[in-house]
Amino acid sequence: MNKNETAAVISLTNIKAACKSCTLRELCLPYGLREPDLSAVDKVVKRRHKLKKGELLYRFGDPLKSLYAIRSGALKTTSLLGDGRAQVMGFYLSGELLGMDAINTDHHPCSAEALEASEVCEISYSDLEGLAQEIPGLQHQLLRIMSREITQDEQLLMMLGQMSAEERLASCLMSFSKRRARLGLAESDLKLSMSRRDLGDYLGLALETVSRLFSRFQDEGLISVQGRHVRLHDMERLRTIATGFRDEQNMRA
Amino acid sequence: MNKNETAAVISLTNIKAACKSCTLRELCLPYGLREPDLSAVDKVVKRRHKLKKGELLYRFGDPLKSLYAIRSGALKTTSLLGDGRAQVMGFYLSGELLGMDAINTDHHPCSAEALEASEVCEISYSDLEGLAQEIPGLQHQLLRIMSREITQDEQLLMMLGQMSAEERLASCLMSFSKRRARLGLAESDLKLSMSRRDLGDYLGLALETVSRLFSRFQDEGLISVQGRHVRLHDMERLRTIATGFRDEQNMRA
DNA sequence: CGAGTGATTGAAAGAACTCAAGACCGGTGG
DNA sequence: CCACCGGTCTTGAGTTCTTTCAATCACTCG
Repeated sequence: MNKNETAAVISLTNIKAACKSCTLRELCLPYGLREPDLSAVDKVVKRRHKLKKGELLYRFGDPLKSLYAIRSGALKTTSLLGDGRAQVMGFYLSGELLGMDAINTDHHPCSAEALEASEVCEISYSDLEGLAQEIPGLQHQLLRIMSREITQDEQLLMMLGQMSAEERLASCLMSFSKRRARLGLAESDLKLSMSRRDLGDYLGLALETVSRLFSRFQDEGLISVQGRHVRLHDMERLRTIATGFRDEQNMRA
Repeated sequence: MNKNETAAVISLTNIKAACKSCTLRELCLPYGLREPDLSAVDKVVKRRHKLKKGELLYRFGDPLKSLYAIRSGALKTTSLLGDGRAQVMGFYLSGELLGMDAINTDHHPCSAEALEASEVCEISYSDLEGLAQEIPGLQHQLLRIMSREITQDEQLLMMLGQMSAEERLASCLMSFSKRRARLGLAESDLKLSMSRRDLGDYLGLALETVSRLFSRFQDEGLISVQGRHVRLHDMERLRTIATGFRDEQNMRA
């Protein structure tokens, strides 16, 4: 084991995160920032946390202390109904920011759980707000990221409110594909980190329905499925389904 | 007609809005601000617009120029699917802020339409961002309002993803009730400004289902309905339904 | 190798939708 | 002032999509 590898091992436990040297920088909060602002942002990033699969980053009702940027892995945020029904509010991948829904009330309205071994950067919210006050580019990016969160929720609203089960899954797959492309990964080759139940709780469907849809899509040659590994074969047709063209004729508008 | 009334008539057409003298100030963007910040906010508020029922404030794809604060009336924001299916993303009432979902891409992902004669204050977004840079209290409030938008979307997600039609309508009624209370109005006496179709497009239900539910709730003594005028008789039971207790036993969690 | 979790598949049930017919309501014009 | 009109709302009947319940299969990990 050489010196670098040793350093890497140590870094995983508790090192101060450094946006400066982070490959996800341009996808994340410091997007567009240059020195010395970059170093300033580094100062409000407390440290990295490693999460095991199934571990909670925060839970419903916790006071807001920090936002979290995902360095690697994947998380879901979930909210519960009185009798235990769960809605997955979102899946979060590398370069994405988590916890903004807590700013309003200073308490997290969701729980956040790691879907696989993950690493997150903890960003003190009060420090961040202070720094955004001084760095226009940071304020701008924070507002944009929050706005993106809103539009993502709105896309999910469209799925849950108007789309058939088939359309929901197609949309979901296309969304995962796009986000992988954003990270520079193969867009037609998905390794899902969530269970069928999670997917169902996200799409507002029973897990059995999700499973059946995977099978149906496979039978129709749209995708191939091996457990959580999904290959997209016909992105064009998936996109058409996801866009919600039920028939070409009889449009309402 | 005395001098004041004349002034009032003129003011309705095009007067510069004035947060200072607005009764909704504490529910709106300038919440918590004092002079001289209040006057500074007034400067980025361009002017008031009057909207007739059915008029569009902006439409899908329009470039983001301004956010809008509602002074009176009510609006809905809607997004369309390929074949014309519509999802109502939100209903907006007095004191609420509209258009934040456009910040991410600089284009509105929804259309906004007045449900009744309404008045809105136009707030130049670039000016607002600049001012938020200088006034910490304003930045804070803007972030809080955007976070509130996220949590509201998340509540709707829970409704659309997990709740039965009955639970959705109960939630919706309770939400309207709370927002009326926030404005200091009678919380058990709703005058809906949207059609059954709008409500259905919001709740992800057919308009006939919404209508049937109103009837059923009325039969059960929960509410009384006369067209768009709804009286809530049993808020306690409505709240229970809205919280999602299907049965008291067999909880999943 | 058995236990346990997660995924698939089938059959039956149910919630909400679609289609369709009328009722209601407010506005307009004779 | 009343009849008529268009839009909105209500109600019914039958259908469809998704769920629920249940059984089986696959995989992983002590």
